[in-house]
Amino acid sequence: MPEVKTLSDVATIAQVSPSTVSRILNGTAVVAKDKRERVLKAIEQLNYRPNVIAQGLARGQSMTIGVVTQAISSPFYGEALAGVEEGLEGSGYHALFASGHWRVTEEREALALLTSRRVDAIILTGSSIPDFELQQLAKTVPTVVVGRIVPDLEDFCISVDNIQAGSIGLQYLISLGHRQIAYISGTGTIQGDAKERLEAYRLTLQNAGIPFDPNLVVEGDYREQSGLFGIESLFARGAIFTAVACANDQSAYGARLALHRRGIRVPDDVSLIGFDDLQSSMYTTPPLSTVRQPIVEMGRLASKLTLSILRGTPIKPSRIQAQLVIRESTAILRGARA
Amino acid sequence: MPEVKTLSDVATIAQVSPSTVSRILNGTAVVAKDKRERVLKAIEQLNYRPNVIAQGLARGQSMTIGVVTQAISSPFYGEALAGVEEGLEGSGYHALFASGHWRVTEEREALALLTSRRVDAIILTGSSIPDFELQQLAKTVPTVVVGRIVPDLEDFCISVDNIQAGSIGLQYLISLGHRQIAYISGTGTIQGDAKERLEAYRLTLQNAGIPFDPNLVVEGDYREQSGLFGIESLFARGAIFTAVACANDQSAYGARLALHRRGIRVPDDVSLIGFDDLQSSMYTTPPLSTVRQPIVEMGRLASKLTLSILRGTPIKPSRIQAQLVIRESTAILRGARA
DNA sequence: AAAACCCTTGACAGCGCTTTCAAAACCTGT
DNA sequence: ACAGGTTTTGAAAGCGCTGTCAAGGGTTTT
Repeated sequence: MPEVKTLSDVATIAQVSPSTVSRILNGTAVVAKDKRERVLKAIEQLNYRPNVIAQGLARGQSMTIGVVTQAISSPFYGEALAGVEEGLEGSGYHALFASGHWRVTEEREALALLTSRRVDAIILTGSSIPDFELQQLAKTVPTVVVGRIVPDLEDFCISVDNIQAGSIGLQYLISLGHRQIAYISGTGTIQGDAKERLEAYRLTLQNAGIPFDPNLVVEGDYREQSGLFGIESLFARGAIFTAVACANDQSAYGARLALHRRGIRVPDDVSLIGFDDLQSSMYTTPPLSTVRQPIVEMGRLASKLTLSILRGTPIKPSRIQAQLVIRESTAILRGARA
Repeated sequence: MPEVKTLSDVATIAQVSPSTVSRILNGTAVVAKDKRERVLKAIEQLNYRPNVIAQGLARGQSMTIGVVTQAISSPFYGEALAGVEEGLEGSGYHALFASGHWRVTEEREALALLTSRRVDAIILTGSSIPDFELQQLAKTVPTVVVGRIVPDLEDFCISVDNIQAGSIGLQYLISLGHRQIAYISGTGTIQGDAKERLEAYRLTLQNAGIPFDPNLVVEGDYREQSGLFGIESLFARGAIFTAVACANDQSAYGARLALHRRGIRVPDDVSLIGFDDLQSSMYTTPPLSTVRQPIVEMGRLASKLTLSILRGTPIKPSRIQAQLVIRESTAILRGARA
């Protein structure tokens, strides 16, 4: 393995002091033309690249942003991370990812990892760490949280209004004539977005004068399988519905399969609506109607916010707007069915 | 923002020298019990965590593995990365991701970024950088390549045999009685896996005594949309087929939708087979038959290989086996159709 | 009780870079 | 040609940690 070159190697070859090389590298000061050229040549010749680690130590900043995610293979988080990455582009900062896998302890470990690497800021996505800890964290390092509103940290949170967003889909279903609408929720219906979206379901029904029937809601965990099981258990308990709303697209995929298995046509027999609008939702059969959350943009925005904080001129994040995306999994109520 | 504590803060409080603290942290030497306790207490009290960056500088290793991927939001790469992450778990090493977006120049930049951060090793997934450059790279830093075999670097490559794997799916289709089998390829049919899989298609047909019909193959780019367009252009050119094989699952999703749009039933009218076995392929309607590439495991294996190289005792990677996964998108040929 | 060891501990240099400070070099103008 | 001012440059300290080296203390041995 060829040796890695250092700044002083360059200095030696170019016959200048290390300081001068550093100045040229960073444009920190004007340097005589001849030396500048000698240095540039030496850099070229040695194929020298500054050691970012060492720079970090010297400057007291690592030029890296820690990003805690839940699972990088999940389509949802994948899109968010892609957005984050995009937003960081060209800034000199880079993202270091750490996954929490929906477990608070793992998430804490992820945080520990990131702080021990002295990241300059932290972006959390899908975090389930208690508000209090996040507030503490924010006192130590600039923190931005995506997909959740943390009290006292509102200006550093990027999220849709789950209540409002959640009701969009329901309202649409109702406007199509549906009255018996099942709901497959997300995990942890005690707090967080799963709870809020469930709340939205309840509220919207109520506003439309439709009585809330607990028999029509089943708890899922945001994954395909839980959508499938959800439909199964709905049938097992003899529920009757003409439409089903899911807490996210992935569980809608599962639900769609369960329906298919039973020979129930979507949308002819039952309408199906998701939440998120994953990239792949455009290509399911039928393409999924859903409530769009601009995930990639939210990630990008998180980066921009973070950078602006680092720069000392924090922008104020505007509340994200969710949007109804009508595709082919929803239809006007045709007539009652079991 | 509260100050971040350093090792010498701990030393001061515990009334020992910094060296001693370091020794305790790393278990480098035996330390008297009383001092050890004082130090541990001080660490606790200050909530001190060693600065991994500084450790890296001092030790000459960064404890990070650079991973170049193409797009972190792609389900395929997402799974691979999750595998890599998993394989690194508990090793003290962490992954730093950089995306190439299928563009060689961007990939080079990603590599530059990783080397300037002095990663201890590099794992490349879906790389399209020329063999030669990779061979050079490998001389500078331990390198592992996933999904491709680089000459002279065979022991550091993790990949399925695309020819063999590709033919598995075709053979199955043929065994079901299909003779008119369309193929939607991947990008870059000149070199790499797309070429090999196409080759597999050709070869398998030939071995079965079925003449190769160029009219039945269309070039895609591994994405959903290209699967959809693929089917469209097949019809546009009046191709007649009873089955379609795709270069990967994602394009199969698109193909499936195109078929659906035309009212063609899968698998009743046309059989469809993918390649990869993405997590979501189990939940499409109908669940997709495909050739399974154990993506997550390949990522994990890449990590293990890398760690073993770093440890100085490289394991020899065994060739990965692909496997036919029969689900519900394929069926026995029912009778000819257009 | 002195010699010979062994173990624990602290001082210090160094990892590759930045940044301050002061000396050196170069310009002016007179 | 020289004082005064302005730039350019190098020396040196320091970022937070590791690891070598030798000093200091304690034991054991004779």
